[in-house]
Amino acid sequence: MEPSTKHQILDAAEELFAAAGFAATSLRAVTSAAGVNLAAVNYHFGSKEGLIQAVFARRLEPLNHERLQRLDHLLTDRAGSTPALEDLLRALFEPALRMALEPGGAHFLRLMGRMHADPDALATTGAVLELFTELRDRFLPEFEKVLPGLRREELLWRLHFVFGAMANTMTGRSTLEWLSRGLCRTDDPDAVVARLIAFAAAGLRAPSGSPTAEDRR
Amino acid sequence: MEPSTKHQILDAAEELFAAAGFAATSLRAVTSAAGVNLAAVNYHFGSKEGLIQAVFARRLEPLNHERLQRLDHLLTDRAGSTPALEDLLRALFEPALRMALEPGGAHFLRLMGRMHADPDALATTGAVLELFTELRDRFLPEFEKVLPGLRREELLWRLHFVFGAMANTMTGRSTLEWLSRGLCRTDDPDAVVARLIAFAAAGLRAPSGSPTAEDRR
DNA sequence: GTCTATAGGTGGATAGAC
DNA sequence: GTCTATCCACCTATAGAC
Repeated sequence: MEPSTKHQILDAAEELFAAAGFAATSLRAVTSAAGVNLAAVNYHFGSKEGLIQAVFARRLEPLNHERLQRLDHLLTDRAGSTPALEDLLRALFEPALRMALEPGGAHFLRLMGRMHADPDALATTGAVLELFTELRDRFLPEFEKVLPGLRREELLWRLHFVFGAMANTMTGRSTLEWLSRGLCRTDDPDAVVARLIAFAAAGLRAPSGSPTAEDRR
Repeated sequence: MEPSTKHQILDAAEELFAAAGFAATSLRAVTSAAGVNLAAVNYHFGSKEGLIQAVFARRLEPLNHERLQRLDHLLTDRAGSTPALEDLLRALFEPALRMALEPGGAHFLRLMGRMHADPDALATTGAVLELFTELRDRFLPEFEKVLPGLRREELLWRLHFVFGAMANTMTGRSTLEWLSRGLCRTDDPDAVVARLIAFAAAGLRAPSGSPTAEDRR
């Protein structure tokens, strides 16, 4: 990896965008934090917009590649039998939450959460969604196989809930600390993954008949 | 309700903040959309910061009040027996998602999602969290009662996941439409509440012993 | 490739007339 | 309470020397 100007700009931008958002982060703040000249951003990335997209692409490409690779392993290793729901979820969550351990990864996770919940960021970075297309098209059929009793529409809604839970886990440290009055620690990614998988798997497996359960006491 | 300048500024600000975020929305855009003078913002709210807090307070105060009122009804109406988990969730979700039907409510829901996922918005509007304190302190013991098998820490994590799912439901329309390629419709709040309750209840009830389930195929 | 300097525009906030 | 006019800080982007 080149320890170049380009690289340093990406690192600084990642951190500042995660902390304050795109609109509130000036290129001056980025170049100043990176220790490079203001004009370097426009030279290397064309515009602020180009920088934003580069920040996402740098992490998302290898991340989603790893997720797909894990799916491949699940499908080939245990030839014949379908992977368990928990395995599919782990293939999605673990690479993302492990990223918290990489240098700068924690910042990027917050940025991902911001992207998830911020419709405008999605518009701003429109091209970012394309980085998830293959992921959706490869994982969705596997979820359908492992949850055969679920109507397609219901499954999609629940996956949407699951991604919300994941996104909140990435961004919402401060919220959880407030909610739990400091009880919950967020520094062990493996523990978080385990909790998240247990929760998501149970939610996805919920009986789908009559969601308005009057019974159950 | 006063159809005053103040009121019109709040309406316009709510919509624009929800659409583009706080930093990206100028006071000029707000006053122009509201059809009032630029200086009116500083006169009525002191600053942009003051306006942001007023936007949140206007909706959150009655919203959380209604949630608490529903909790009261649950606790008194069926005297003696604990309310079901589904009832607690409904008391939290329904007032929020019903808001989508009020004029301007849909915008505010997006704003809530933004606040949830944006740590900086939380800092910016710090006082907003206080509007949730009573909610937390009243609901948490009831969740503990209805889920006695769950360790306190585990419960808090799972509630955090649940709030993420709810927040994503509020903000993430575009994401769901992309994920489902247009299949999922988001225009029926009651249906959404039903799905969300079924999912969240199942997730909260997940067995808590060994989250790393090797079994289960 | 990296820098300085600056153009050209928009932001929040305010002073002071009405 | 509402308006106009304006201050001044800050922004992105670019031109052009090195």
